[in-house]
Amino acid sequence: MSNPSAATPQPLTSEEESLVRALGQVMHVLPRAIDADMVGDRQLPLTEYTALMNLSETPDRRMRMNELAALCHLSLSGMTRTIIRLETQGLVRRERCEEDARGWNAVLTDAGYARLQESWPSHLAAVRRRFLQHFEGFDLAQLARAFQGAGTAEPTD
Amino acid sequence: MSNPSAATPQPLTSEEESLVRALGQVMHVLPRAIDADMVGDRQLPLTEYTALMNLSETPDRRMRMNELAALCHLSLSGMTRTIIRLETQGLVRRERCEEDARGWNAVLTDAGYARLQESWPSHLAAVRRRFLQHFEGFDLAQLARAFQGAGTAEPTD
DNA sequence: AACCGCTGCTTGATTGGTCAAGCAAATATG
DNA sequence: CATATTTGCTTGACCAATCAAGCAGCGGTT
Repeated sequence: MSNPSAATPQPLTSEEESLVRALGQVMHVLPRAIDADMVGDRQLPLTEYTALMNLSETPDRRMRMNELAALCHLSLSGMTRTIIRLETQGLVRRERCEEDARGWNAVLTDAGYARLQESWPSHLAAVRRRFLQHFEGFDLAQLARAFQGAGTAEPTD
Repeated sequence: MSNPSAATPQPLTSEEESLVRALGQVMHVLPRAIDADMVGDRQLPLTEYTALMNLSETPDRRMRMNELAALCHLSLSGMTRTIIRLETQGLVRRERCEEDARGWNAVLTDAGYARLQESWPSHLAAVRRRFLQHFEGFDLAQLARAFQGAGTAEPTD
């Protein structure tokens, strides 16, 4: 990368090529498709769903903005805005953090929990149909590891 | 999906779960990472790169907006805006379509072609390092087919 | 105990995309 | 052949994300 003058690198094989193209397509299409399924079905966009989901998996249904943002793969400001949206719907409430007065906790309300319960069948179905279904013959654990690597890879040069 | 009252569907296995989580991460992280690599190196965001790429693969380096949008997985208006950006950089020119006076062709200029030549090593390296590298043991053709399915799946219910 | 830099979060400006409405050319219809 | 409908693309309004700047509270230094 830092040596773009390396004139003509080895091009992709045709298999690599079609994999890359297919991935490009999936990255564009899948989130919108799942989103559409969910919005159509239960009025909960994927980002908001993910936030609620992560909150619900915590013992006391609350989390610092920081941590939640990381789990949702969102910038901190993006998270702030998502939580505001959820707050105005009454699905989440914000409470100052006890041990650090700068911090906030996003807290899942009962309404939020109920909403999540309502939504997750939709989400589950969408994920299965749009994604998992297509990987039936595969070693899922191996696949998951590969994806994790791709997601976390740091520049190696 | 259309029966959300189907109370408690079968939850995901833990393998499915981690695959889905990993995918979520990849979908967020990968495009930005590749984009960052390219912008850092050669100032060409991924969307614009993809447009130039598709134009270059055409015999006379031109294409209707319609078709180009589909290949770039972009809405028609999104495509219009991308082409405008490229046009102001002189990398693409627009010409009225001969056989249909409503239509436009996006035409890759020589500058555009040169720019693409400059950029593709970056792009190639980014794709390899961020993605392909992590799927070394896999049957790439099979994987590509699965992804294509996921990208094109229509609601089945 | 007064300061200084760091941290946690929000806010403002910008970006890159979407959908819906608009316009002009093409095509189908009475 | 006049008019209605459809098509191809652009434009306007909007939206959700980003980054950069701001602000308040924390903690270490002296």
